[in-house]
Amino acid sequence: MSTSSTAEKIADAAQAILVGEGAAAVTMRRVADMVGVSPMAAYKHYPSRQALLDAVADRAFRELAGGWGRRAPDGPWEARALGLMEDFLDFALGRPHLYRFLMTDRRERARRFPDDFEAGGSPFGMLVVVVEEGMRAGVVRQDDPLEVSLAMTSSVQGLVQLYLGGRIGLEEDDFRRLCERTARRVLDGVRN
Amino acid sequence: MSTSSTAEKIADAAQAILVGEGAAAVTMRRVADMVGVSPMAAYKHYPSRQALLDAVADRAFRELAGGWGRRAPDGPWEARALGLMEDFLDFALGRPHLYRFLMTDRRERARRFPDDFEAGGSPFGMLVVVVEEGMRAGVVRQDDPLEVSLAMTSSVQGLVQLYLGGRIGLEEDDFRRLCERTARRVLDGVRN
DNA sequence: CCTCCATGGTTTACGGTGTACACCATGAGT
DNA sequence: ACTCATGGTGTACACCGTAAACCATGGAGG
Repeated sequence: MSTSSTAEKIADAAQAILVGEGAAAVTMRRVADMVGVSPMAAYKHYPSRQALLDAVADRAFRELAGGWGRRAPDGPWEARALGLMEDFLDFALGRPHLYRFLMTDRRERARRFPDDFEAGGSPFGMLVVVVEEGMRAGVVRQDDPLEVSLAMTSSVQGLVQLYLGGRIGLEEDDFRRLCERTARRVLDGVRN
Repeated sequence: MSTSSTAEKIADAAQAILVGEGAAAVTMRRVADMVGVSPMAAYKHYPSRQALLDAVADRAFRELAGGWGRRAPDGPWEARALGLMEDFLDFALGRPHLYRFLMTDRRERARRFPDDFEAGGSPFGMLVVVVEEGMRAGVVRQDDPLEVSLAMTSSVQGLVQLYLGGRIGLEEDDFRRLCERTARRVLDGVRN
């Protein structure tokens, strides 16, 4: 079974620390200790700490890619959109350190909005598909599907940022309900 | 003029580094150098680096407090709300390092959503007032003013998070317009 | 079979970081 | 005059990323 290379073990260890305590806690010495190897050994596989963290980010993104959309693979438009939001919240609230690392740390070579965001694999890409279907079905106003999806996701991302930053004094369940209410307001608008 | 205490000079230096290069670049030795004092001198005024950063955060929040709402102090409801958004974007895009430090880093003793957010001084508090007026005037649907304001601000915060994370490939002007379009979608809803 | 050398490990060392600790100058209060 | 809080100093330690030099080993080429 465990025919994993040292490089993989190092990435595993780094990811474990990252998930548990955040990127700042990932030190080369500590990772090496966990693998049972000297600190410099990691540099035979990754040229720098940053490169190791980048590799962990790539891996984590790939691992995540398959998990979106489980909750509501089909059904009415709104349920699917809200299901994607729930999936997103599962990730953000279940692995907050990983979420911050992947989503809020500045990262070169990240996917950029107008061009790289149509592809699947991300909850955003799946939401775009749902929104386009909603437009075809006449449930959603005719508009730019990418920007409409962005309006829906960015508000949840903003809420998550506030929540993880300790600025929303709610239990997780209450926070999830706040997210749903907010998503519905975005759907229905605020104006009279 | 410069009858400022050493403690203030230290906070000034720390804030200058932070605004220019981000919190990670704020080292005690560098701050001390800028003030012309030995590294350990700072510890006579702040028990730790973190305490110094906290003091800088407090100061920066206070300095910011007076600046909101200049752009559109009165006028129609929508113009005032969008003016507050522009003020917010001026800050976020003009001082990105400070913005990240103040808004996205986890900070104990930060203001929390349901209770501490009604007070003025923050753009959020001012938006709540505008929203309440809009409700009284019948322009905004009757709803929880705090949560409505949150729906409007969180989407912009999410967009800023994406933009500062390098995930939106737009020039600043185009990004500002995207924020305005998104804000209008939140106002008007997305559903048909 | 002997040689060579890439692969992946080691130890040591350097410069940078936060900060604990012991020390000291100075000025105000008794 | 004595005391002592205040705010400064230099030294030292533990930890960090990583450069550099060295070394075991196993497979390829002669």
